[in-house]
Amino acid sequence: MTSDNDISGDVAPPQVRTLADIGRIAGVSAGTVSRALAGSPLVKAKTREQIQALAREHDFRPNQMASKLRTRRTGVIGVVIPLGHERRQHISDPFFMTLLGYLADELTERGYDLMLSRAIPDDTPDWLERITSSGMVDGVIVIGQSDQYDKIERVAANYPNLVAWGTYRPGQIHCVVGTDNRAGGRMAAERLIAGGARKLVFLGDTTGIEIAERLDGARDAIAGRDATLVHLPCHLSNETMEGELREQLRANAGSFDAIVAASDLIAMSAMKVLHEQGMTIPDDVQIIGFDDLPLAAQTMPPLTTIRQDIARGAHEIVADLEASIAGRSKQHVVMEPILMERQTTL
Amino acid sequence: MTSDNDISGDVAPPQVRTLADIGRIAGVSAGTVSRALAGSPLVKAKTREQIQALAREHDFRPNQMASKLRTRRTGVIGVVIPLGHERRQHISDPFFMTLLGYLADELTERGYDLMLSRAIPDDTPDWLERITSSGMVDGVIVIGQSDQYDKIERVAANYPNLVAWGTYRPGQIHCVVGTDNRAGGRMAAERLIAGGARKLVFLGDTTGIEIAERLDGARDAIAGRDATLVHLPCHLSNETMEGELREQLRANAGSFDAIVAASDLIAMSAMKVLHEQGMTIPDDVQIIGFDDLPLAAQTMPPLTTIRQDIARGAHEIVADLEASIAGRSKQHVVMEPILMERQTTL
DNA sequence: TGATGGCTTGCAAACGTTTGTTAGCCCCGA
DNA sequence: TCGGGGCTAACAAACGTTTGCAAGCCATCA
Repeated sequence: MTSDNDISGDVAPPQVRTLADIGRIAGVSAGTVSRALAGSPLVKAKTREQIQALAREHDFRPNQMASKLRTRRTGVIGVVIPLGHERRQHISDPFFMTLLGYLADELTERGYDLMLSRAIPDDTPDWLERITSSGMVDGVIVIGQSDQYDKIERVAANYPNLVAWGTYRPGQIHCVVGTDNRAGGRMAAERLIAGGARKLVFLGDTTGIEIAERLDGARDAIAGRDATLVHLPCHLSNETMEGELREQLRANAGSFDAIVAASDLIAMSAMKVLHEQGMTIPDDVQIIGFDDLPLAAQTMPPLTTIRQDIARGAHEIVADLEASIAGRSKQHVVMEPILMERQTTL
Repeated sequence: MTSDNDISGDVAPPQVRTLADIGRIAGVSAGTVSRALAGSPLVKAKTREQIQALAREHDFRPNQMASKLRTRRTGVIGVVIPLGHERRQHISDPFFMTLLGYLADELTERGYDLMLSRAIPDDTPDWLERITSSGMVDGVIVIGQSDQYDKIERVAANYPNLVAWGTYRPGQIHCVVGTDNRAGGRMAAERLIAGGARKLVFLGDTTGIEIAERLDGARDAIAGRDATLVHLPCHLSNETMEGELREQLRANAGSFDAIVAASDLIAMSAMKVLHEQGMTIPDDVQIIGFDDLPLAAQTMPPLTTIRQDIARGAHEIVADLEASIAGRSKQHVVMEPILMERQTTL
């Protein structure tokens, strides 16, 4: 299973490692080399080109650490995913990954590097400060507030270059980009009721405030209508979710005719479990997801869901962050959720 | 849609920013503070604790840039995804993202930070050197060789701390961890033939060598048997894939009874398209995917696929890299693919 | 009493850039 | 002939740590 090709690691490193080395060869000072490589007009065009050619020839690139230290600008944005509740929630959660992908695109396009951290707040209370005040990043993006809302607030009070993905609460300090989760939850429940459902179930763990607001929204929709809503907690991590769901749905079989899922992933698992239990979707049970991940369109039947515009979210986050770094003001962005009608509703 | 809460960015930064600042308060030198915070036994226990308390109180953390420059160790691993062929392939490709997630877990557990880059080799020929010789990372992980095999070989010749995910070719220089793609392709085709299929189709673009080897494997399986294999190219990116597939499969309708898909994602799209076109899976057409992404088990019917052990792959990659950084020898890892029997085969 | 040695701590030299200031040089005009 | 100004390039001071070396202090021992 494992090849036995050992690979030796002995290679002579090239001799020219610093600006001074190049300078020595070219017969100029390190400072001049620095300017030449930066394309400064202060150095004569001819020597500039000579130096650049020399650097290319020796495959030389200035040490970024030294450069960053000197300029006090790193060109790096920290992206951190706090796994507050849901210790088991893997960083490879599809929603995070999708957002991360878009962020990577946005950031690289603007010349930033992206430093990814996974934080377990319960183990390391200073998970956020560790990133903001390490001198390693120009700004920080927090993906998901989880149960760390207060922590983020506190840090943001002293550290301006921070933008979070999540839910907006009036008066909050930290800049946030996200969807109106409450409106999304309401929209989902209303759609199910419009489809004839009366006994709704909400599937999801509400420790993270985003999810809690979706549940609140669903409750808003129920209020004053001839319908009921039961909340069945269920973890978000892939491994444990399906078993839990099977349990929950079996125990409550027959007592519900529609599901509001806190995420597309939960919706997909629920669909699978219901199918196993012999239910038809949407005839026996209607279901609506949340997120509109690319794979929501691929399920059978295709999943009706509440769409978050992740691509735009990533764009707004980076735009806000860049503004903040440049010293300009930034603003919260609360996006309206959109109902994607597919075939799991009547 | 957008709230108008402008957020001002004016905050007085704390006054204590350097070791020397702390030292001034504590009445010791910067050097001592450095040792104290590092927990060095060289400084008296009492002063050490005083200094640590002081640092905590002022919320001070040593500047990482300076530290890294001085120690010549960054604690950062670069992870780069070359999008060589497939310009349109988004970094949010589920396979990359899944591997990336596991890598993030492995790396953070071992105390490394992860710097993510997306590279478009066609635009920036020095995409890899830019990372290896920037002084910013202790090592580099390349996710997928794409069509950049030679480039990686060349760089690896001078830069030992590099590990790639991909295919192993006898005699290659750069350390690689991956699945035996050819065996996987063969396995898939053999399984389909065993299920009664005779007219196979391979779906996928073979510019990346990993995919090319899967196709070779499938051809191996055909050879000498009463079966045929047609290769239908199809891009890997989500947006364009489905349309292409619809086209391809319609044009060839009836002329095949089984599909070897180059990835689970392609398999899922194919299933959807076939369903639209009124085919039943697996009765009319059998299909086997590749990767065994978490969502392969969620399709309807659940997808038979060739499993790559991504979690183990991430583990091996990081282990190899760590060995290399420590100056120890590393070795290629070629994992055997595993056939995951589900319900898209007979 | 003086030397020895173990603890602590300070000193100062790196790490490799960037960049403000200074200095040489040459050409031009008065 | 001389002064001034425009180009170039060198000098040197940061950026904030880490760490080898030296030095001070105190106690112990001969």
